[in-house]
Amino acid sequence: MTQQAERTRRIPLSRDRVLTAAVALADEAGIEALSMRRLAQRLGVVPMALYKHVANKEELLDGMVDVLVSEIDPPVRGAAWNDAVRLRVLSARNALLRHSWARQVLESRNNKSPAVLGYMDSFIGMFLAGGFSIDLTHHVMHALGSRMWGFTQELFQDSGGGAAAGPADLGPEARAAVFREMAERYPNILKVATVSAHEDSVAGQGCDDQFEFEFALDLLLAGFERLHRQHWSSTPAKP
Amino acid sequence: MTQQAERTRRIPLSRDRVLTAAVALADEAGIEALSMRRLAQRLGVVPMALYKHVANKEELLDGMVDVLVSEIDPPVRGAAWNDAVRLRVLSARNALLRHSWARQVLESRNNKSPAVLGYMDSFIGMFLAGGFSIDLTHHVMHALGSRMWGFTQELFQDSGGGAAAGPADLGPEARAAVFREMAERYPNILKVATVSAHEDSVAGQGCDDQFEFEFALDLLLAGFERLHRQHWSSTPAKP
DNA sequence: ACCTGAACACCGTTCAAGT
DNA sequence: ACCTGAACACCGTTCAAGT
Repeated sequence: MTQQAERTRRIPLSRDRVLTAAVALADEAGIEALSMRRLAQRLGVVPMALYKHVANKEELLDGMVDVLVSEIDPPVRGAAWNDAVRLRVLSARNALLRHSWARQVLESRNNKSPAVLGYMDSFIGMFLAGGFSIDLTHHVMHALGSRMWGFTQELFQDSGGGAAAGPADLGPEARAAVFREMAERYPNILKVATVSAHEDSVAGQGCDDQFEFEFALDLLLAGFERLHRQHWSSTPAKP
Repeated sequence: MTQQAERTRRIPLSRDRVLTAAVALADEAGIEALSMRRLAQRLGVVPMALYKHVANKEELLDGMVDVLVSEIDPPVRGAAWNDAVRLRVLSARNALLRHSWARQVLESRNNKSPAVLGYMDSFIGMFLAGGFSIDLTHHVMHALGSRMWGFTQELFQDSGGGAAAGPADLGPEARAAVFREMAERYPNILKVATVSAHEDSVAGQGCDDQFEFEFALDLLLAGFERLHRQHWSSTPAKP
């Protein structure tokens, strides 16, 4: 027992061990619970010990993104560019869905680590291999934006806590009142919400995020293809 | 002097005054500098006084979003849906560009305030007024995602601090070394970066964010239009 | 040379004591 | 009834003192 505890403590801290523990902690307890102090405690070391392996918390978060990137499948070889891009994005999405903190952390990052640059580079490579001009590839990457990572800023997301849609723990008459209020103030939202929920309740099932994600992705991919076929260029043609 | 200071202190704190001050503080000092304590200090009150007008910091941030929404122009009347949507998004973008904290705060919000719901409702209304089916409108809103607010997660953004592109304060020989290193490790990124910078430097001008934003927006709008003309539906046709 | 306890300068928020 | 000082339970990070 004491021996085991000692052995655990013996394993020298490494950047890898720190990052893996940080990912695990964020996975389990949420990103808001990830603090240098808690992480140190989890690793059985004093907080300061972490600063041997990451310069500060920012670098810790960058490192967590690297872990994430390592979980994304490499591009499929020999596929058409559309398929290659599509599969890769969906693979990234899978990795992201495994880590609830990923979206928020990716959004907050500014500096790109080598791993992130590597991912972007190989991503760009898929378009170039498909015959896209560098110019079009450039704008196409911008258009994809964070969709490259497999997520979009979800508008209707009621993720997060449990008290999402508000009228969850209300009586039926109170719910009806909320419903009437909504119908009056936000008639358009209500139309959309009810048609997608197949129920006369605003707090209905919500949306199929995966469907929505692929809907927008495919819309963009179709647009890219069209521009590509037309030999679109951002600068006036000059042969 | 003392009289003036006293008068300033006399103005009773209100939710409006708190939110306006919070926006101003975040505008000037950055969102990371916005703390309840600093805000209180700026208003000449004790921190606790703020909690009379906002329940907690989350609600303060929600309120700041409301201020932002109030700065977005209402939809143009009598225009075609494409123009109406386009102008509205660009108006939102202008409001956003005036507040450097807006993107990050919007991204972090989960609960929708009445002001946000109102904006979404009127936004949805533009598509419905254009003859879009509720079904298509629903998915179209998802596809737009945060673009509704006038922003995208910028991939190549080197905004933020000053030490952006890395080799900014290096000598020319060191820069060349970084360049060769980049060329070897990230050949595709380099191609895109150099073609868009018109210079053999990775730390070149960067991208025209406004162009990129409109490029993707117009691509999506064109896709929406096509689906609309085809009477696209997410469920199998059943007349 | 390495490690770490204590300390610093902050947070958001609670709560009981003051007017 | 209102307001607020002090306190609580945290942060990330520094730094000098210990081994």
